[in-house]
Amino acid sequence: MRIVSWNINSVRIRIPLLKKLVEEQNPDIICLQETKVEDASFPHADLTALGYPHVYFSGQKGYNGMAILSRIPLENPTPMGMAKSEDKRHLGVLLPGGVALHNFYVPAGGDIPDPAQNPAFDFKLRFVEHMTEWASAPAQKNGKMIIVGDFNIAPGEHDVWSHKQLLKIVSHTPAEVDRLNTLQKTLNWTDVARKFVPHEEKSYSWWSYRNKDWKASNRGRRLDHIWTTPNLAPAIRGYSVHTHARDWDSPSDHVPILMDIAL
DNA sequence: ATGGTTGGACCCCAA
Repeated sequence: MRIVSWNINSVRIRIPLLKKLVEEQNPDIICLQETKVEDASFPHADLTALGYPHVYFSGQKGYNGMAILSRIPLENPTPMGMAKSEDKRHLGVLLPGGVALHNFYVPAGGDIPDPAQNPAFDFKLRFVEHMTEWASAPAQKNGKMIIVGDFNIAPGEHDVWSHKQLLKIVSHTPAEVDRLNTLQKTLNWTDVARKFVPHEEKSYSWWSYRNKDWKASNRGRRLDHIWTTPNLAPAIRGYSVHTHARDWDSPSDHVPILMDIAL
């Protein structure tokens, strides 16, 4: 089974890019973040036409918004409210075989990396803490789980173009990285990317729109992640970053990341 | 040190 995670930054204007992704990678399941559309306006027919008859979504007007597109029927699509917010930033489903798949969109957190000065950063920290509480609950023990999404945190030194220059930049600050590492320890989650890409090798999934030439400057960050519980690690077959999607016409600032897993 | 771009709503906000 091939599972993709992609922050698409508006699903409606990027239907042609989804079509390209399907032609090039033929995923079984596509987890989207930042659909930016309320459910009544969700482009359901356009997505079924791409070969995904099973479409689950939880959106809101203008901001945030989650979707999961699938070739096979999935069970129990359920959005969780996160960090006491009404934001649509999570959608969970059950895959055949009782494997849970959770799609998350962690808040970006604004510019000032101080929760006392910046409510958006405080919200981001509380959001990741809520993920940790959720993963620590007795109900999750021994479960087979996959979490994917835009975590908006690049934890490792080589998950950013310059560790030193980004230490005080939201997405790579110690406060965020510590919290993400705490989440990782809850169930000893496997970071699928780093099973395939050596830790000392730079790997990114996002490049700012504000760079004239994203490829030449290559000031990227690895904000998008696919993690599994250790009981699924033996089933993982592959991982890749669809980097050239950043060069498509009218691209998202994030590129799709892919995992192949034998389920 | 600063400013650079994008999408979607509305004449600005979040990213």
